[in-house]
Amino acid sequence: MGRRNDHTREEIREAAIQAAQLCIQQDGIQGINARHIAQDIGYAVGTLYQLFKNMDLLILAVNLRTLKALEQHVLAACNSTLSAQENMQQMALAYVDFALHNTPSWQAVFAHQLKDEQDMPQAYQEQRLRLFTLVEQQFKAAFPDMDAQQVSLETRALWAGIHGICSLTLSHKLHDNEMTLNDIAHTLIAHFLQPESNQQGEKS
Amino acid sequence: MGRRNDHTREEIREAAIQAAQLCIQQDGIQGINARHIAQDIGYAVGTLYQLFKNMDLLILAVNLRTLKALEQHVLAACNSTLSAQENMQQMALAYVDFALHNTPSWQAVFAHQLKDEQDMPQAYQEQRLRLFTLVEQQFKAAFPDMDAQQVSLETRALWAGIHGICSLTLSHKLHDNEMTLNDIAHTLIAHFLQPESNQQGEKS
DNA sequence: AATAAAACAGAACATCGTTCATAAAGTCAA
DNA sequence: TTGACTTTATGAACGATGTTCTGTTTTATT
Repeated sequence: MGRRNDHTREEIREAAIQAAQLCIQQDGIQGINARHIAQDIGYAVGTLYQLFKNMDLLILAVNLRTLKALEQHVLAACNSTLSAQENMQQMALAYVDFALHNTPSWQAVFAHQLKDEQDMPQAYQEQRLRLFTLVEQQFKAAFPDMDAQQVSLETRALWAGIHGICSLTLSHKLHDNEMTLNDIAHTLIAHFLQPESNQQGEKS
Repeated sequence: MGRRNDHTREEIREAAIQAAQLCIQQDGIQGINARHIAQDIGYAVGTLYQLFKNMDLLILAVNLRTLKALEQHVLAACNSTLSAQENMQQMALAYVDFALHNTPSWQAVFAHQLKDEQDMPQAYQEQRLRLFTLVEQQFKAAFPDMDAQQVSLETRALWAGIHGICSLTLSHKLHDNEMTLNDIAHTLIAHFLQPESNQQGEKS
């Protein structure tokens, strides 16, 4: 068959991304497969490769959406009536909540690694940075007296810490059932955010 | 060719594991490939499959060694002349050091996930538990007054946190160069181990 | 209508994990 | 030593996968 034109280029691309998204949600990142997705959207494999240079970039497109959804989820946890510290805590817990309720998609974001590091889309890098900056700014607001370098370190330690807890818990590597994910996260957060003693970090 | 018998079953198995280990160290977990390893050890592909049910189990054998090496590295950081808190800190830093200097092997341990979760070798589970228990006991020694449940939470939060910092930093997802991995880890540790104020964790 | 360009299909190729029938070499009793 | 049996090793072959490529059909252009 030749040219059909019953769908826009953009429509097919959209359908492919959604099909891939569904695959990941159901069977994880391993469930994605060019032929399967092509069949799902009613087009041939070759057509898929005119929309995405390779499967990695399709996965990346899905992951970009996951990152955006994650950002929305974290943003929604913020509330201007709360203190910066409380907001910070809510954001961290929102991250945990997202990972817990969108596990395969969330895992895909971090499990997937490109063969060629160079063709990582700009938009993807930016999206990750945007989410992180959001957190960093909230942290800065929570500790206005802390110098920038220290804020940078604290934010990374806390955020990566939360990430690690989700990562190990959800892949069953912390010798624990998933019920305690929240408890562990609370434990970590408590060390960083203490409403009373706003300890200023002195570098060693 | 038929039976050769110039190597023991165990010798070939050993050679395969070492070849796979080298592959991972050089090209990461994606570099492993049945034909390549078979050629490396001078045997055919079929022979490999008489020693390992599948490639996953070969990778697992390599990862088991990595876990053992990691345990040794963490153990070596302990020193009976130091306080439990100092030992705890040294162990965490040893983990970071190991991840930093054995990045591909370390990443392989956590990136790899079995298709069939059921055939995870007992020894592998036990090795992971052994390492974690080591940390937990040291933590308990550092905070003798803390109740068991709290120790459990604190240890998991700290250890998973350290893991997350390594994971994100080494996969370049923290918007930072690797130089600051240690600084970030120190920041996290400082929140858990404060020689002065041994804050007792009250559950909320 | 003729030509060019774009869209699409699906066969084809390379690479991978895995299986399998077969051959060679060893073992051991008669 | 011979012959039957077992063990070990092979590599061709199968199926699944990512990716490429050629050809065909449709649309756009002149």
